[in-house]
Amino acid sequence: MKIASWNVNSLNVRLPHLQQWLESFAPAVVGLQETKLEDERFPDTALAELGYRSVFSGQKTYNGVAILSRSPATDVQIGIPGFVDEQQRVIAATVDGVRIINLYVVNGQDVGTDKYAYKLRWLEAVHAWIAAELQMHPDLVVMGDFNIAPDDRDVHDPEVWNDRHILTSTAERAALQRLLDLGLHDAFRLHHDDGGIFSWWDYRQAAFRRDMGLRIDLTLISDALRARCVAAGIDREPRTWDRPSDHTPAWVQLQPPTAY
DNA sequence: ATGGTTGTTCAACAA
Repeated sequence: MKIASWNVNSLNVRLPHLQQWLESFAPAVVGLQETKLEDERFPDTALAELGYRSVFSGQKTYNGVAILSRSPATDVQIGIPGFVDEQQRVIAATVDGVRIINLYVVNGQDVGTDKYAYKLRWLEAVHAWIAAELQMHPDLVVMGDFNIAPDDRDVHDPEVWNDRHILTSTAERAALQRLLDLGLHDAFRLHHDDGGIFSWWDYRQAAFRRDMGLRIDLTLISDALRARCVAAGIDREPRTWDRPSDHTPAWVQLQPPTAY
């Protein structure tokens, strides 16, 4: 089964791209971020016509997350338990026995701002929650727009994207490392050692044409899923389409569980 | 980057 994450930057605008991509890529599960849609406007009927069920948590203008799946999604959790937050950035569900956590991590604007402090607080809350989720669900995938590039291989220019810059700062990378230390693995890095493979390119300065990108869309898998993970990658193609999202899908492929 | 582009909403914010 292929499991993917895609920040669509407005599902209203990107629905045709999503439909085309679901038909060609055929993931079993996809987590969406930045749907920017109130729940009443979520296009669940159009997606059902392609064979996908939807669970979602959205709001007007900003944020918004969803999980689409071919099999039913159960035990749906919206938001981080015990963390009061009006921003709709988190949805989790169990699909085909795999616990799926879909995150739209806070961007943080700039190091030292209030939004940066919120990002770090939010990541602390996510850390505590995921620690508990791992106890209950050994087969765990944490996917999403992390708004953190793990290391220098994941940025086009490490001089610009340095330890004092948003998305690459020391505290952000330390927060990501603390998540990994719970027993999670950056699935992409289990299958690729090379740098220069990105998932996001700024709309400005013709960044995509010049391949000035970052890899900030990640899929973390638990220790227990590691043996089942046979491939991982980033599908650049939707970024080449007309009027694209600034992000492109990141994915992993899991083998079925071994039967005894 | 006092920059540049896109989305939501319609002037300003977020990314």
